[in-house]
Amino acid sequence: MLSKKTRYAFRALTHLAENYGKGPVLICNISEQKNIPLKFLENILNELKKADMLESKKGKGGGYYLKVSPKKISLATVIRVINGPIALLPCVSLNFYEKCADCDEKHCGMRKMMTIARDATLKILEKKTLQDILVAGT
Amino acid sequence: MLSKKTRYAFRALTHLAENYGKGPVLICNISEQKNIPLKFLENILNELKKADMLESKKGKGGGYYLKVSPKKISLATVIRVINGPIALLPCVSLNFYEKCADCDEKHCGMRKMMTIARDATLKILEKKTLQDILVAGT
DNA sequence: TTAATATCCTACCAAAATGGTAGGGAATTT
DNA sequence: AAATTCCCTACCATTTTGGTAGGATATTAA
Repeated sequence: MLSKKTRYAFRALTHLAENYGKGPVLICNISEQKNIPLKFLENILNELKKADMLESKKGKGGGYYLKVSPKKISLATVIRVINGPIALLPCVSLNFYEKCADCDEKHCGMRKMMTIARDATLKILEKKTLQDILVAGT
Repeated sequence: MLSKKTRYAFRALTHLAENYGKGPVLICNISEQKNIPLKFLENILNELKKADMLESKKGKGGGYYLKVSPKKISLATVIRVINGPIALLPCVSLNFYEKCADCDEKHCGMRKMMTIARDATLKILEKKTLQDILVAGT
């Protein structure tokens, strides 16, 4: 399950996607319109910025905006930044890999199944983008 | 990510799958051989029993055993019983559905994307079984 | 150069989930 | 009746989640 924080992130990002190319959007505007606690949103947006998805400007006329087109931000990327691994086991994760304590990876049936599941999930999450969320929501 | 508890459940179940048709297996045997804390395992197996996956026998010669063939227990079933929902959002879950607080489901782009992702994941997890774990592990 | 405007940073906090442990009760077999 | 084995309830420490508070820093405009 995605955390509430991740859902907030997606809501904020779709808002920014709607305003792509129209200049910075204030945190407090996103907070109000999307009903996300202001201070919590602050640090979500900051994390997304550090992950190179967003750009920000301080002072009057400032705010946040997408660094690249909504078409280029995949759901998988967002999930990884805010939620963490997509795979069901650490030993199957591409971005958050951790070795299993007590299984031989070459001969672990569980691992093989979870790899197949991961690939199926990723095929969708890597392909679908913020743009797809917008389009599907009309 | 699957919880540690869920991973324990799978380890225990594959052990029982290996012994399918050979009579009951003691909790403490599974605990030792698969390196799972005894008391914790007790309550995992009990939950699996309540979910109709296992059968148990008390007294000497007792223990736990699979109620049906390993071929008939899908990974999705196990995950749902011990780990919870497979979908990434409650509003997209087939078995743990909960309505979204503040989105119109008919026109929610996020929901549509997460439905597609869920279907892709489930296609694998519903099809693969304990038997597949055994076979893949050889 | 000062005031206003915004983001950024650090630290804290309560509630829930996770990963157990303890101890005895109930059923079954010998 | 004693041994064996699962079953049940209750507790507990640690980690994660979902925030809040308060001020520091950068930018702009007067």
